Amino acid sequence: MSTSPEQDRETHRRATIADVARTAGVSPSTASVVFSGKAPVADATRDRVLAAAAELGYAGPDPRAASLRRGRSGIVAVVLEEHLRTAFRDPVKIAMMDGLTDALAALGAGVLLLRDESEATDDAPTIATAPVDAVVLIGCSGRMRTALDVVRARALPVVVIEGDAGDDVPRIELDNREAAAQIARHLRGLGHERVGIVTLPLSADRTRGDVTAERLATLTVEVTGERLAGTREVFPDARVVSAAGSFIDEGVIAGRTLLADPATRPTAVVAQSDLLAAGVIRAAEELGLRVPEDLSVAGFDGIRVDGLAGHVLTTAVQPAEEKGRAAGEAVARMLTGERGASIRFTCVFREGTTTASV
Amino acid sequence: MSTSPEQDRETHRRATIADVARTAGVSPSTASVVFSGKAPVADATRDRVLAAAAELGYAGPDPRAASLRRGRSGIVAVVLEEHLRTAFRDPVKIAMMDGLTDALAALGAGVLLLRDESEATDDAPTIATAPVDAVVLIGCSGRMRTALDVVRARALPVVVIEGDAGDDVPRIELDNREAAAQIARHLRGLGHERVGIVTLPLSADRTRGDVTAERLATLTVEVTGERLAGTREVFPDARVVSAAGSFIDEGVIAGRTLLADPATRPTAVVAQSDLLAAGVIRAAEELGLRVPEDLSVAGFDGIRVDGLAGHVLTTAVQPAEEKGRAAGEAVARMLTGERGASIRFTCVFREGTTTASV
DNA sequence: TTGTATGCGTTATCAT
DNA sequence: ATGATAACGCATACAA
Repeated sequence: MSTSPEQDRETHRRATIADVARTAGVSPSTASVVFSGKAPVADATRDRVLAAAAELGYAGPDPRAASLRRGRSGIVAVVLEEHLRTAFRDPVKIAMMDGLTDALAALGAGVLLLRDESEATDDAPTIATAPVDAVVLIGCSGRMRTALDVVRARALPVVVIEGDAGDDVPRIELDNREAAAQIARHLRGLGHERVGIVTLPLSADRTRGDVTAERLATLTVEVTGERLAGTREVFPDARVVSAAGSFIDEGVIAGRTLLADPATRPTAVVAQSDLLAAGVIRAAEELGLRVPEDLSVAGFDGIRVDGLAGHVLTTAVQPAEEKGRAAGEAVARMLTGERGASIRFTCVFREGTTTASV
Repeated sequence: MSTSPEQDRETHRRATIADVARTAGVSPSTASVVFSGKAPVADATRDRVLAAAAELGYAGPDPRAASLRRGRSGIVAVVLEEHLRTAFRDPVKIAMMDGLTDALAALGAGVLLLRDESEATDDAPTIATAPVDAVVLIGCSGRMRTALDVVRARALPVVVIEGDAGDDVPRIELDNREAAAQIARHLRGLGHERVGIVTLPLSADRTRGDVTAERLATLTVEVTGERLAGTREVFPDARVVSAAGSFIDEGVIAGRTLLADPATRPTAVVAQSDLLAAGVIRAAEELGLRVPEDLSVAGFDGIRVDGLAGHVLTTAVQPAEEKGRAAGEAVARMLTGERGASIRFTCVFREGTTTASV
């Protein structure tokens, strides 16, 4: 064992905690404890160990080895069903991610971003090959079979936000239908009768335009369906136009469609997201309509829309960050062995300046 | 035998590849190869192994153990210096992340999202404790000392995007100064002489408002400084106002400041980001100014601004996604032992409809 | 408070 | 094409 410091520095083999312990003249377990802090260590001993570590250029325990030993990697996978650029253009998702990362950070875990791969590349990282302790599925619209299968097979704790993965998977839910109905009732209370609806995508294909009965049959996105059902409780015959995503520009397109014909023009538009609502407002302004005098517009989400200064959107404020946080906490609980439970959040109606009586 | 809760729940410990091998009547190495595909295996043998795996509910090699053995976790850390909600409201960063995740996916690696923690919590996941193979620092403005120190100590490959981490760290750069100067020359070519500048934050404190000489001395964000220098090559005496971030609403605020006084009102405003430019346009419209007839506005980035329909921003289009991709590829190279090299990208000037002659 | 001994579950040799 | 063996680097139960 004549490994001089010189050799250690020259050879490419990195120092291990055993080397440090040897150099410090203590046992490996003592050295381990110095770094993990999981047991008291005499100051003098600690100093010797730390000095040895510094001397050897030892930067602390190898996380890979520690993971194996502990059976935990400290990493939670977040599976998105979309491309990043799509997912992260949605302020609601970002807020959720924020809450989630916060909650997980408190837990000592990091977030591994994953996409529900289409098996295209064999070498892409998947839940199957990633050292994760748990999985959070976001916007899981039934298409995430691969992800779910793997998760099941590996018996990983899993939580679903904004989606349905079967009854045995705990989910973070929202009272989408009730909140949508509340908005609709607000509008009816203001005297509106001819109302237009702008929906989020109905299904993965994200078709734009009028929603016929046939198209409605293809609806697979639960959020869209629930919010639509809520609005229709009040306005069953409203004209429905779907957007290709939750973006202002999509709202503009849908808004133009709804507002094009002055004869059939609605007096109020309910959009399924604030961004869509912002777009509808812009479309209205393009046409010279004033909001809310000529057209009432309501959204959904309660996010701060960058660039909508001047208006306060009437909307259902959802606790997006809380949802993420709840997911993180659910994961934390499951990690300690408890059973995961679904949680249902409630939106808060906010009357803004974009709706008024007819 | 004491009946601990854990034993009660776990009837059997999870099957390992050794169990599978035994059940299948092959050696562990053969079983391993069946799953890794790293060597030819007779069909019959493979089938036996797979059958055994299915029988035992074995879902494939434990990634933690595989990481240790291979010395690779397949995870690359991306360190942001901001809160997610802040970082991901910037379309440029999202595009970068997209390119990065793409490049890393091709490499078989996933992205672990990390924030440059303020050491607040001891159990927060840091680069020090996360099993990562490499690190990408985004928007590293000198504040990331902790991250860098750890990275150095652990000898992890590292790349910096939009920031400076010292000469020994490869970086992905942009010709910010030249591109800004080009925009400025474009405006001067159009006859503009009184020009206003809206900058990104000067430093971490994100103060808004007029930039005095003193405040300029506090500038630490390199991107801001470079772009400002470029503009000032052409308009050394321009009034400069800083924004608190790259958001439309911030642009509105800065725009109001610059445009408030009709007597000193500039004929053109150069914003250091497209979002800021969009805000300036909105501020101008608020004041009844037409763009570009009454005011020319130029941005920077070349992103698609959601909600700016109708205008095409004059801007410097930067290859954001390419930057991310390049970072991913640089990491890939370093992972194979090559030395990382800095890469400099070039912006492309785009003349839009928001600038016109005086 | 410190040391001893064991395995966590794999996979890379190398031999057969 | 398959098998035996030896690490990979660490953290813990338990003993001292």
